Amino acid sequence: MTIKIFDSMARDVIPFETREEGKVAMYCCGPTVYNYIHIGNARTMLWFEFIRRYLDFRGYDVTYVMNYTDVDDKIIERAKIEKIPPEGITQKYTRAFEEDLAAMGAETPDIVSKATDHIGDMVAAIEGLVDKGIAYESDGNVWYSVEAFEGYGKLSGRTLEDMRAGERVEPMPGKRHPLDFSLWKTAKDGEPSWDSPWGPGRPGWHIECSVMSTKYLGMDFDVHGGGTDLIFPHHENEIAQAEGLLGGEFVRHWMHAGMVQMGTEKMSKSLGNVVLAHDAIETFGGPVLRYWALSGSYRSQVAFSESVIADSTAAYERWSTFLTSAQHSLGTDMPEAPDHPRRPIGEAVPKGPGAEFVIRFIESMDEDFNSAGSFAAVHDLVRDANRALEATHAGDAEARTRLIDLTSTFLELTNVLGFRFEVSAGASDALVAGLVEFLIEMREKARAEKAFERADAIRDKLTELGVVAEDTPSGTRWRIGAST
RNA sequence: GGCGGCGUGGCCGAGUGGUUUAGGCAAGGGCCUGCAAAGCCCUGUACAGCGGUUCGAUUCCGCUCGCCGCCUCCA
Repeated sequence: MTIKIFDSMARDVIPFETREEGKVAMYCCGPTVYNYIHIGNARTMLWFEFIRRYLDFRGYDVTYVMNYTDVDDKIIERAKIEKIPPEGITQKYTRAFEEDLAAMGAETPDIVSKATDHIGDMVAAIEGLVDKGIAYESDGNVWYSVEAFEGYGKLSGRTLEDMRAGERVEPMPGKRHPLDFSLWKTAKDGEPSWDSPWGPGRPGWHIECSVMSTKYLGMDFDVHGGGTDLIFPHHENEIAQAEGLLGGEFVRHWMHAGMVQMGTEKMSKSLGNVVLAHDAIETFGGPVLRYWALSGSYRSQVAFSESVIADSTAAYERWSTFLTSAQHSLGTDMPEAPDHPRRPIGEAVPKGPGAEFVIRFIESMDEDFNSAGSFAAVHDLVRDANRALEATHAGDAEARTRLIDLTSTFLELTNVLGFRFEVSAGASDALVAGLVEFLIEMREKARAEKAFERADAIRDKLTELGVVAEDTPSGTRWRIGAST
């Protein structure tokens, strides 16, 4: 078994071949920290973190780098609006980003690099490009000369002539070619700036990713990710910079995530049709958003709408409900959730209870991270486990063993997907749990006495408070409802 | 105009050259239950249109129609 991957440069699904056997070096373009991210940004971030997680599951030793763009025109604008210094803006939104991603179950990359910590590296890179005649200075600005890089356009599949035909912007003064892009911007009064051979200024956007990715991962690293909207010009420019300066190949596999659609339009900050991840987490909860983001192919455009989120909520609840039911039934035999389980490539095919689901999960994910098939495998596993649960209630001891095994597999696979369920009944607060259990006891007593009116009154009140009480042959189980 | 992608049953969404069910949500019927909830069982017979290749195409090729992304900051 090997992993296949849709490579944007190859425009095809091709075998995943890493620079170094067993190791993966990957980079993903992170946020510009001038505002809360929206759920389109979030989806891409969640996906690359998930890919990282999956590669780890398959036995790779992964180094994952993500950047923070903390120097940018938009940050300067935002600082004016919020009337705080640019550093205040970047600190505030960097933190918000980290909290939001964590709420959706994403782990921090191995290396998180900030542009402002690498200004010196960028200046050196720009100097190198100027020395090689690939970049030129003009009035304190430094431009990259696209005509000086032979491969320009190879990622986005276009030629300089193609792009000139579709030109829509006025050429900037000082540029030799309209598509030449900024490496260094001269500072205006009051703007954040750093010294450079061309005077005080700040780096252009694209250079940071070339510099930081190669600094930490070297050239020819394995995976570079981002949204499809970054293919041109950002990633094209990254290639031009890195390969122009260092020679050789920049990246082995380019991966791009599809855009989130609001109605018929792409969600984007400039269109203003955004749903902030911060708000969506508040409304729907992190795990549901994670389910929504990861349950479909990363390459597809995906809608964000009430109905689609309702589907994700229901599907996710099916999983969490199963787990509380299993917990209720198994008690102390409940398996523990594994932490970063591994099923390395080349290891023996899984055997035993639940193995068929693991195999389906892996086969699907190995094929360009086809999560839809893997989610389906987990759903089928849950059906099987629910059957075992019923049989367990009927006193079938073998079914109970099977339930334990399937629950264990469920926890393994959902851990790879990055879900962490509350395996307790759902109340983290012992006092709340105690009170609920007391009420459940009262209700059980009422039911035993066939005082159904009183029993129903208790259940109604619990429901009102967001506690779902369900009667089973082995007693009443309860959970905090996910949709409150 | 250039480059790229998509069009699957009520909705979302995988997949495959043919004899086996993607999966989820919603719907209908049933089982279980004091009632309920959850769960389980059963049901729906889908692949934009038109041609072509083929013994056979939803799955390959061409065309048409429709939708979307990139070509400008953008995940």
